[in-house]
Amino acid sequence: MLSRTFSALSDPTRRKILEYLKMEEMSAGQIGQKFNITAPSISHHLNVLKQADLVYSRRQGQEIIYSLNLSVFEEISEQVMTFLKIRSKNSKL
Amino acid sequence: MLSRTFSALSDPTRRKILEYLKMEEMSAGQIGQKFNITAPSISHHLNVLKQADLVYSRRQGQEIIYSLNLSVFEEISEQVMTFLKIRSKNSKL
DNA sequence: TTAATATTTAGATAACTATCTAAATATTAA
DNA sequence: TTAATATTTAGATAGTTATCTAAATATTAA
Repeated sequence: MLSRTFSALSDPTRRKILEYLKMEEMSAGQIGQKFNITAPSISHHLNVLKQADLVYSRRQGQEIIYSLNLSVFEEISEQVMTFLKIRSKNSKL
Repeated sequence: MLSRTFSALSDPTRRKILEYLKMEEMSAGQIGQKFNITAPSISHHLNVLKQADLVYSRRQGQEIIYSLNLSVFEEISEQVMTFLKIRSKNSKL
């Protein structure tokens, strides 16, 4: 499960998409305009983020709106942070 | 830079190695004994972790001892956590 | 110096992935 | 119902990666 999360986060395009979605939800097309890659490639990245439970999508007319899957995003963040925590005397984490 | 970190963390074998190294430093051979894969494969994973600055290595006689690169590990953890933080009214992060 | 031990490097292979173009699907507008 | 718009799916390709076996390197012991 963490593998899928880290794997999804390992691509810079996907991290940028998440940064945009942190600010506001956007349609696939709007997201695509921010990048220099084709619509199918964006679609692929959005799918990876969805499989990783990081984003949520809904159809709104012709568009498909993507948004951060807030609850799961937080839950996953917790897991990641827990993993990264070091249980040592010297650590500040 | 974050790409390299997330990429390194996306493999379960590497995450397990890090969990072991959180407890105590270990030689490549000792680490290898914990897994069912060949020494060269372990060596490969250790190299990926090194490239990502997550671990440190030193030779001690015939062995090469691996340990968490604590300072960089913490620094990188901070970056990851910062990335994962959501700046929203609803968020607890 | 030769043999044994520990680890890495080289080279091969199979699986995965980011990207593309072309085609398919879904919705809205004419 | 036909055309236009938005997005995804299919299929291809090039690059990356996790794994293996075999060979090379480094250190210690005999």
